[in-house]
Amino acid sequence: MANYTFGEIDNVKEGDSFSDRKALREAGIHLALVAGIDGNQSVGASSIVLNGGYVDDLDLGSEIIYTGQGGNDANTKRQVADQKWTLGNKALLVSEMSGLPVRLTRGFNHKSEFSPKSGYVYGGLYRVTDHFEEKGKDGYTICRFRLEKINSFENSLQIGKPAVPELFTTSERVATTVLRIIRDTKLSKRVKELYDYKCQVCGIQISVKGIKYAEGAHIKPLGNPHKGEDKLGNLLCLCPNHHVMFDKGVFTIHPSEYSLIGIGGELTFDHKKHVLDQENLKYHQEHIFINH
DNA sequence: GGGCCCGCAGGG
DNA sequence: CCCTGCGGGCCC
Repeated sequence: MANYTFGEIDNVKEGDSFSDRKALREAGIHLALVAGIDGNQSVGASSIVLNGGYVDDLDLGSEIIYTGQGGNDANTKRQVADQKWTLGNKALLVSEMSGLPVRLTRGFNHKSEFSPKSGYVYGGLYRVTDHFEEKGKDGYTICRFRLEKINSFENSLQIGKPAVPELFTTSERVATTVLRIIRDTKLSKRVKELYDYKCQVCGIQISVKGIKYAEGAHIKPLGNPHKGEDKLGNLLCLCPNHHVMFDKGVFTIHPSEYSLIGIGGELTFDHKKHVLDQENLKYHQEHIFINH
């Protein structure tokens, strides 16, 4: 059993170059010589390599949409089969749940403005913030992960410093076991008031001295690559637990019958004032709901 | 530059 | 023990 180290490695800093995978291994950054995901299903993933092995990869610098492993033809680098939520993909899921950082190394084979021309460059620490399923460019199901760079702001949250006030105007960063972004727009306030801050799944209302708390949950997620809209038909009023369960794909909502799939109970909602977008529900069922 | 195959390390 | 994986070198 290999001993995986999480976080920064002594004597290696962001931007350091390595000639090949063997050098990366010797530095202690990434142990596997071929596989792009280091780690296992019990401790999670400690490191990944982004090197053009999968055509659907997207590198935006501080945000990466990474393709999981499997179903890939070693010679053509194209998908020839569906991927599954096993092996390294499961390790990345474990990392998403634990919130432990994942080292990122970029290789010369991936073409982006952040990739090196030759060899491998250590790119710092990232957190797995999201996972979903997609049909890749080659027509097969791929497991995908959103990784977000851990910056000084997020590190400051880790040691309990208060968040920067101006960020509260559009979004509120909340440190939980897994870092999430809870947007508190006028719309999400509206959906909460519509249900009097009661969770549409379990009915619980969180209230302290009459001050109520609930979360506005987007059905089709905002941000890349989903690009869901911030509109009432794309929002639910949920308690924190059911918000996490919904976002992580534990349950979904039937696009036309509005029944709950994956957990018991039924969704309460105001058919007149709150028209749920069926396309977005379909999107959630196909891409986010993986508990099948 | 593309195809091919040998490789190792580690997980299951 | 077998299998797989975002290498890599060598051939053409």
